[in-house]
Amino acid sequence: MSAVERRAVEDFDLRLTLNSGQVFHWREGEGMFFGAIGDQPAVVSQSEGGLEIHAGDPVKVARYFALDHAMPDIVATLPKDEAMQAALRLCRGMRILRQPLWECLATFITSSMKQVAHIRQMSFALRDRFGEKRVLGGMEFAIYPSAERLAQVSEEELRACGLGYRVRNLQLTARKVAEGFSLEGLRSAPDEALRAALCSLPGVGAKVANCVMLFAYERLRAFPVDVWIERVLRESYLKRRRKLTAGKIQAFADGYFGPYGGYAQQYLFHAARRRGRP
DNA sequence: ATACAGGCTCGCC
DNA sequence: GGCGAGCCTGTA
Repeated sequence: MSAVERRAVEDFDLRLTLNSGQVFHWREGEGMFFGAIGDQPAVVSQSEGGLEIHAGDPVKVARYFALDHAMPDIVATLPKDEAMQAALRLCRGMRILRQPLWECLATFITSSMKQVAHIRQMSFALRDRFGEKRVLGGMEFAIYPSAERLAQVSEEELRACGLGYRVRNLQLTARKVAEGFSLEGLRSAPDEALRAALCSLPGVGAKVANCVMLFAYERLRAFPVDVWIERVLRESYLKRRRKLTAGKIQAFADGYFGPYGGYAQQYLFHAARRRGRP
């Protein structure tokens, strides 16, 4: 591998970021993280004052890890309530990534009703069996298979990756994307139009759409409501309210947490997971 | 063992 | 337009 590139960054925690449930294919070993950003292998590590890039295009790596996010400004916009502040203390340095569109979408389609360990397993299975391979420094890196590739894979082969009922959704969405549904073309769409377009894809509902908006489309306001977050909101914010439908919970979150609601969501989510199931 | 996972969709009311 | 059930499969 070539010379190490260093990037000085405040408020950056690599491990926390990669283990926060945004992304599912990085492996840790000997103090480094091995993965891929789109179709390029990347090897990175934490340093005292920032990020060390051992392999990969530094510009793309910096973009992926959102080193440009102005964390003090973002944090300043978050609500000052107790639950939020407690979560903040646990999450200093966690960033919202900028992931490639297709792999983020596909991965979250497979994530429904699954724990992180199994989402990882499915992600690796798909990469290993159907993804292109890159060799770097004697190591092989598996790229997430393209929509075009997955559109051609048989149902049986996908089922063998442990996807269960998600096979149909992944396959149908891969076909739509392969046949011209343009994920890139949606980059400039307003939030509501983007959300509606994503939700038109099989296996994509409000939660998955919001994850893709947040983790890939840079929509930092997007607030995915899953079972963990719903629990947090009910217990810490909506205690006395009755008849809370999904729509009302979402509306509260969208209004209350502001322009960086996605950061609020990730922090509350991580704090809740660390506490464990009630 | 057996309940339950960072949901989506459909059918019912 | 809200509610509940079923969906595959690995883990705890």
